[in-house]
Amino acid sequence: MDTYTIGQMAKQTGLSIHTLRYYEKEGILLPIERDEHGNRVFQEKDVVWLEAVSCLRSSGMPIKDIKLYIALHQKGPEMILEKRQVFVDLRKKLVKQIEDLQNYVDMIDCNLDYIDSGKLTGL
Amino acid sequence: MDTYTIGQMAKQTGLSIHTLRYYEKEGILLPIERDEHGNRVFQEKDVVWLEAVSCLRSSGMPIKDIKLYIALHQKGPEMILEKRQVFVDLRKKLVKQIEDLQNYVDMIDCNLDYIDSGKLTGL
DNA sequence: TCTTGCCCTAGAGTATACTCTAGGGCTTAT
DNA sequence: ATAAGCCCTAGAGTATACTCTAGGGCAAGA
Repeated sequence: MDTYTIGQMAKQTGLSIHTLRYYEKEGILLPIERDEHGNRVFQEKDVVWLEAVSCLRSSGMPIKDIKLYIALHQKGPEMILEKRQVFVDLRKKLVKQIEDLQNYVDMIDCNLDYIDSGKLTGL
Repeated sequence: MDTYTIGQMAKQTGLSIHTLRYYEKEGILLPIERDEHGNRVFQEKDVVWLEAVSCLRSSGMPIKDIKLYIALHQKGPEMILEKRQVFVDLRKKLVKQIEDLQNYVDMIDCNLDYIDSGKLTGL
């Protein structure tokens, strides 16, 4: 059973050691075991979890919301429907975000066309 | 020639009066005229500009970067190529963001499939 | 005239998410 | 035994982007 120190985790996930400790303090990690010196001992499941959290963060999900999700998770498998709902909600948000971004891309393309046709755009 | 007060602009754009003043202070608006009492007088071009700024902000572009762009804009039409480059760079960033978000959506779909097939996902 | 409803500036306060510092402890190589 | 290289906590500091407050001005209606 592979375990990781916080430094190894930081390298694995691209997050800083500080950030990992911060995430633990904020309660968006699974409970992390400690060794006899109080050092954090991360496991494979923590890697998976952290990668997911990392995804959620980069997609703009606030830490507060991630906390809600992990709270459901901790309550056990009977929360599976609630968890499903969290995913469904997140999905909706992400799709909306993608649409918005696509609109901006279109706006930019429109502007680039203007520029390339020698017109001034006002922007 | 239509003009708008700051309050009307706020309504038009969905940004708060505070935010509009903040944006002016940060230099990401075109220079805004004032009437004889020192009140801001917004014009049609300001609406267009603000809508664009609003887009850039919601797409995650930091104010600092928007400032760079307006600096180019102020230098006049000879900066058109630099401005084009800003758009090209922004476009690249947005497309990357869209790809990332799409990946998260896929991840979620994968998780939803797991859940719906009665398996536990660990997430 | 006085209240209501706009507007103004300067600057303080808030939320979020880190990021870093101080002070200190094991363990391993020199 | 001491320096290097990990780890720890608690708490301060930073960056970004607002958001609000205090204190005040002008104009129009009751």
